[in-house]
Amino acid sequence: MNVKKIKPFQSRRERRIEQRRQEIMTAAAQVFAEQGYAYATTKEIAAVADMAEGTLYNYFPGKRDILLAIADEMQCIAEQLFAEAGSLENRRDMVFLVERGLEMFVARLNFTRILLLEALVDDVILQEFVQQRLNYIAALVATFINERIEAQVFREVDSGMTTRMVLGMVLALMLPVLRGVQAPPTPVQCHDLAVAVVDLLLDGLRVRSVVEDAALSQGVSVPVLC
Amino acid sequence: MNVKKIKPFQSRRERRIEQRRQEIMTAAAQVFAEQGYAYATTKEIAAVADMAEGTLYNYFPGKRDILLAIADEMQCIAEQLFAEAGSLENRRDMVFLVERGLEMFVARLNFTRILLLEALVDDVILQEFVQQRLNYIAALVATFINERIEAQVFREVDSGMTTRMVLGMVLALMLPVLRGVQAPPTPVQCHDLAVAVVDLLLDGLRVRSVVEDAALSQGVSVPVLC
Amino acid sequence: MNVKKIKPFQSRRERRIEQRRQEIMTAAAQVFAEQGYAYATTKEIAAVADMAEGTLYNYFPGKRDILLAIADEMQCIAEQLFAEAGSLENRRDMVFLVERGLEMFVARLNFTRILLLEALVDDVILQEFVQQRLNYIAALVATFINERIEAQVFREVDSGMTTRMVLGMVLALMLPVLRGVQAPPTPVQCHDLAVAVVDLLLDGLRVRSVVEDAALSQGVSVPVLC
Amino acid sequence: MNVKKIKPFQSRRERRIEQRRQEIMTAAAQVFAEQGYAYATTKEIAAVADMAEGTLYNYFPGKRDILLAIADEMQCIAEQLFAEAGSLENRRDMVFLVERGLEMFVARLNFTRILLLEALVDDVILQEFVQQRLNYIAALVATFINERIEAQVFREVDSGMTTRMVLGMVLALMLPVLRGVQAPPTPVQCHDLAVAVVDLLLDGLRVRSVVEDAALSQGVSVPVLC
DNA sequence: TATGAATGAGGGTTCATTCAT
DNA sequence: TATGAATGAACCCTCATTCAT
Repeated sequence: MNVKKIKPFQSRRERRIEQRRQEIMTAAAQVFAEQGYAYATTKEIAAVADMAEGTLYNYFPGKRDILLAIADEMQCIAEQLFAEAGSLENRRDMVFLVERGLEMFVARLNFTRILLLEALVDDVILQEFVQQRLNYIAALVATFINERIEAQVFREVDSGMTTRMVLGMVLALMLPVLRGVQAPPTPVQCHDLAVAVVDLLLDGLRVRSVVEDAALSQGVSVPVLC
Repeated sequence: MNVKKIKPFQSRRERRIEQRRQEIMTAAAQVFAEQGYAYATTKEIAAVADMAEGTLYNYFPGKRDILLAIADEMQCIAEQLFAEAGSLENRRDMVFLVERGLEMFVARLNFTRILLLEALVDDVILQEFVQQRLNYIAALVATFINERIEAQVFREVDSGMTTRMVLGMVLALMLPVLRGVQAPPTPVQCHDLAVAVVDLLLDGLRVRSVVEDAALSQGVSVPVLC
Repeated sequence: MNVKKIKPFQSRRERRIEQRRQEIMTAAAQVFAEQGYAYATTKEIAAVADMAEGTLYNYFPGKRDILLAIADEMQCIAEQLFAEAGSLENRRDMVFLVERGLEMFVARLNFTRILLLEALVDDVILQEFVQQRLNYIAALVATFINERIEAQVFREVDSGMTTRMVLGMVLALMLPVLRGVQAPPTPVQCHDLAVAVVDLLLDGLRVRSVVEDAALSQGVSVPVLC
Repeated sequence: MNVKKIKPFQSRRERRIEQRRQEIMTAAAQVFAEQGYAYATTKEIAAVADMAEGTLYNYFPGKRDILLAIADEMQCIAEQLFAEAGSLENRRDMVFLVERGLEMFVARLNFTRILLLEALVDDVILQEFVQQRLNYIAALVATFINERIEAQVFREVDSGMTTRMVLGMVLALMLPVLRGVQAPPTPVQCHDLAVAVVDLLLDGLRVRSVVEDAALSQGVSVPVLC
């Protein structure tokens, strides 16, 4: 009984604190995304969050911890994505995973941007947050590819390298958005992008023709083409 | 006559100056690459260049200008690459372009790294240097793709988007190297990577089979697969 | 009548307030003693006093005023000491005064420590509190010495300087305790210390001649002396 | 030859650096002594040293290191004192040691003050600098006392406690000077103070019996004694 | 031209104090 | 009255840039 009365009270306070932390993280994400972590000042973060500089330190031990909190937050979101993504059984799964990934990008544009940006400079961010998640996706994709290679549905390619290239395709599509020189894609565009990625991945650019194909499957290089 | 005597003298002096600038740029590139431009200090650049801090300012107006000079330098190198690359007529041209691109990456790892890193944060770097060059390559690739689409050798894809994905593939392959968590590829590896990229791009992952291919060329989706 | 009813009410309230002030002062004394006034934070004082930071300010105008209140408190205690000490008529009085002084030190270790510490830095503390009391003791001791010099019981010494040396002896004995590197003396040890001080003061280190010594060793007070 | 030319050059530079460090230490000592280490600001130290705030950091890693450097400096000076002091064989040695100690106090008033002040709050200062030196002096004095107790020249006192009281006497004499409420003693006064301390220590306050006194008053050293 | 000490604006952070609840 | 989040001045320190030598 007592507990019940106290709990909502604590919970309200905790909710207030969590909300404030979110405000700060959002403001910080904006500033970090605009100027990069190194050049972002706590003064400006506070200004964007519409609070005094000192207030930041009631919620985070320091500037760096705001960055890490943002990374942590993304962690959770990414995990949800994977949970939904399932086991990548077929083309539709692939499209779905890519589509959701893109949507996540878009939904948390600033957060994603910071993470990628800082991962390029900051070892902790790279290893503890970005690498971890990329490895997860990479494993997912690699398994998918390897299974199909064994089933002779896919050509014999280096699955690790290919995986990286797939991720690179997606990244490349989002780079201008991340960089702020292109508007984020609408959900419909996300779907189209996902389809384009998966199709390119599966079939390449070339038109399939009977002759070539027969030749290819025998491992013979076709002189006509390129 | 007079001119001839003076010119080599001036020229020697100018060569000395140019050499000094190169020393500084190399040292700066190393420090920038290791720590990121923002965290790099002029003190450390000077130390790596084995000169006094003040001397830097005899050759560059400021820290930022060293970065811009590095970007400029890359500009020239990239232009040489394109000049060699020719007009992307066939598969071999594509492999060659990618291969030379990778080699360039490797040869000037620090320079490339800084450029990409800072382009993500610095608008001038992005627009004046990186964007420019990427646009050039993109145009090259897009033309190549469009020509083949018209010739019905390639499927009808969005050439702009595809171009970006191609560049993303290459970038993804080099990211771990750029980030310093993977050794740079040897020339042989560069070639293999280039082949892998081009093949994936042209043919995708799927094994070609007579039936599918026939179906595909008719734009019919094959139910069996995926 | 009205007054009588109101007074105890007010008095109870005032007692509550006084009690709260004491709690705060005790907590503050502990924190001040551990870290020094300058390094002590109101946050920690509040934590030790088991109340919110803001509550402190309902009882004291500011951090510094807590320090001054502590000093004031010591004032009162010291006055009690002097009242009991009487007029320093003989050796026993001296021992008694020193002993009680030591006991006071020990009883209010934190308070004493803070006062001495801050008196070394803070002019107000020095002049308004510490100096005042030291002057009082000094006067007491000096009078005692001067009387005996006139009676030719003591050698002709500079009574001011000697007084200071006496106080220094006591201080030196307590410094390690104040500094927290030695356990505070038990009451018995306080007595022994007091005896040691007084004896050294009266007789110095050198062995006395037979006659005097005989008298002293029998515990007989030499009537002429003291 | 080369070395010879270089050495004076290095030496000049090093001398310049050392001089600058001394300037900073002197300025810092003044500010520390006036306000206490905790309240002293680097801004004010720089102002007193008549240089920019940043310049301090060309010579010391941080504020605290200036304090430690001051402590180190005193270490050296103290060692010289002990070297001169010899082995404390007799009364004259004692007077000499005390006198030189007082002179050292006076010569480096600010330095001494800071050391004592901070030793009361700062564990490193206490243990690494002050304690060390006090232990040395204490050992010297204790040995002196113990030897004489064995020779039955001194009464049987607790040598440790007595030592501390002796040091306390000296400290007490200097406290007002340290605190800045009394002018530092002249060399002559230093001598007189030293004599007073030693005499009080040896003979206490009480008038001696005729025999001893006769000897003493003639300035004849009683051979057995000291 | 090369040097490196000097500079000082601006950074992240702390903490005594205020004030709405 | 009790609370503790909000405040912002002031702290220590960094570092790109300047300038006397």
